Amino acid sequence: MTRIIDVARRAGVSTATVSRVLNGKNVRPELAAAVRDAVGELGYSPDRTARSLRRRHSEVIALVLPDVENPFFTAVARGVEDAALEAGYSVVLCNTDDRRDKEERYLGVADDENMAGVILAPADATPPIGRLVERGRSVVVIDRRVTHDVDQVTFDNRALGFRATKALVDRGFRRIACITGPETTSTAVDRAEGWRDALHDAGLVADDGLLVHANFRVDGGYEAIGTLLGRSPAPDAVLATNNLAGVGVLRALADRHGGPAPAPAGDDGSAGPVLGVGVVGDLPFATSRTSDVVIVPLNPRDLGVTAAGLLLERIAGSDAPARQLIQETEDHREGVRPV
Amino acid sequence: MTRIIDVARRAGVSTATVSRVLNGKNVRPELAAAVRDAVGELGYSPDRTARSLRRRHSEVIALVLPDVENPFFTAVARGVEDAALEAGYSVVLCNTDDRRDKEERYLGVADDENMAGVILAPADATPPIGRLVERGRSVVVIDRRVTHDVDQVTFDNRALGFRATKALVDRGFRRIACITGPETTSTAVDRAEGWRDALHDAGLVADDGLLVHANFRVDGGYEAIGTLLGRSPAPDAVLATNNLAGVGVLRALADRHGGPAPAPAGDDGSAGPVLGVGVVGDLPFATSRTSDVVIVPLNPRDLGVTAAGLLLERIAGSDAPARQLIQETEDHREGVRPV
DNA sequence: CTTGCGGCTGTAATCGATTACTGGCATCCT
DNA sequence: AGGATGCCAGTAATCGATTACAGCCGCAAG
Repeated sequence: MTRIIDVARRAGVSTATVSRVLNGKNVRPELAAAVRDAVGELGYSPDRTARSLRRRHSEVIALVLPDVENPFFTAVARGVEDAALEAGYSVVLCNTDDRRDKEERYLGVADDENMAGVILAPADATPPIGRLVERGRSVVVIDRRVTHDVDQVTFDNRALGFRATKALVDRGFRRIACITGPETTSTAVDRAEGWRDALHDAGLVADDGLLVHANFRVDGGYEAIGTLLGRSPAPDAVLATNNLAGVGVLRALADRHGGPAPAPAGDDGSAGPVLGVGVVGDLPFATSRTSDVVIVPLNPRDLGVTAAGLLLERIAGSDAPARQLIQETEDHREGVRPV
Repeated sequence: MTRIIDVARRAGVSTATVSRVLNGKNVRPELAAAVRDAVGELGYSPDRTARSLRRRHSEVIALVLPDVENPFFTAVARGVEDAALEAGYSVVLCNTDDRRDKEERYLGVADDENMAGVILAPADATPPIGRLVERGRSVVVIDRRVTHDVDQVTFDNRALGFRATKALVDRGFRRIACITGPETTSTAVDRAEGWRDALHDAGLVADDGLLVHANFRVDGGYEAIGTLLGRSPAPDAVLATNNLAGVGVLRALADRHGGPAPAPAGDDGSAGPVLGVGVVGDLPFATSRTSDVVIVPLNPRDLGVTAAGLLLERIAGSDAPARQLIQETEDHREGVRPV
């Protein structure tokens, strides 16, 4: 492997000069040219491990996610990646399965590897980031709120639940159920709160029997439908508060009756009850028509860009007080299909 | 930050002894205990950058993928991750968008960061891994064949195309089209070859007009349907040779006529032509019934585990000749739904 | 008693790049 | 002219862990 000293010798200068050329400091032009020639001839590229050791941090940022198989998070990743690459940083993804032990492990790796910073979508409200923060590493939390005093970027989850529910009300649905995530995640709770508020606003009942805490995965939505259809009186619509639960709902309805209902009134010609469906978040890879579904779209990519922006500021040395940003979203849409 | 020398002082030993304890060499038990106590009290964890600099490689492996938004590849990532974690390695994901420049960049990062090894799903048959290989870094290529003499794990793509096509033939379809990926990717070409062979075997024509080279994304499948329905005579079924193209096909059919056809004969009661559908690969997050679709499932997670196994052997020092493995898959299934 | 050997431990070199510090040289001011 | 100032380049210290090497001790054999 060629080292900096090889380049230095070939260019007839010292290692310090080579380093300076490579890092854009002031060096006499002819020496700089000689160095660049030598670099080119030898195909030299600096060893980042050594550089990181000396600089105290690398040019890699860690993106720690609960589930890289959820398209929501992969879209976040794209946003982070695009913003980071532009600034000369590389992004590595780590997958926690919403498990604290894996989360802790990857945060530890990020620290021990001296990564420049971490963007974390936490498993719960108190992720183990204390050590990182104390050591002055840059951390940005996304998607779910935490109790730590660090930069955070989330959606206005109450508003998301509210808007989705209101759109269902506007379509004429009256008895609207809600399938949300575990009570430990702020997104699940906040979106359900929006659902409740929207019903109250419309003078409808937010029957506790119509609120189901499932998981935020496909099977959660799929199974919750069974529970809800057992209620009496049964709901005429259902809100799924995340994308995967929405997939589960739609799949369950497709299996039972062919799909969701566009509007409540008389067109109940098909066999058995058919539900109106609302979803917070985009449906990934839908294989059915989605024009009957109320979708409140999110823009996870933008969330990623925003978070990366905050993180890069921190890495550059900003010590402003911790910021809590709300990522703006579009209003809901109905029947728009993202091919 | 606590360093190894802090631990050494606290335990009353030298740094060498601390290092030896931490790396499992022989040390007098009472000293070892003292070191471990000191480590615990100080909350010491070794700086991996420094370790990597000395050891010449880190305990991180890079998984370089064309598209982390494709569930096929995220499933691969899970497999790699599980296998690697068990062996004490961490995995970082890199996303290339099938672009050579991003691929080259991330491979460069992996090298410069002295990562232990790389698992690569290449953008084309000649990825820029020459430098890595020369330097003796461990590399395993997955999913698509390359010309380099390195370990490779792929599926038997011809067989996959063959089996899917045969299943459609068995259902009674006779004029089966094929939507495959770009001619530059071996998977697209090989699966199409399987389609052709299966038709010949069945005494059917593999009309070139029925073979469409699209991209391997949703829009590719979606748009290809339009092309195919313009052919005359029109096909009565279509094979999508990857998961996302399959999604595009199903979505297009849902938009046009409500979905795929279970079998060709008389039940053409719906409006207009309805196609039988076969897909190589699982349908991610399907929101429709999939019982009418012939699916030849893949096991990307296993592919990841296999690749990680090969890589870990290499990292451990194996210098066996390059291996080319075929990842086994289950046979096709029809109408099974993975919730 | 001496020599030899094996098992531990400590000292210091090492990995490769960055950068504080020092000194040489030229320019500029009084 | 003499001194101050600034710019650049080179030398060597530095980041933190690993490990080659050397030294020490104890035991066994001669």
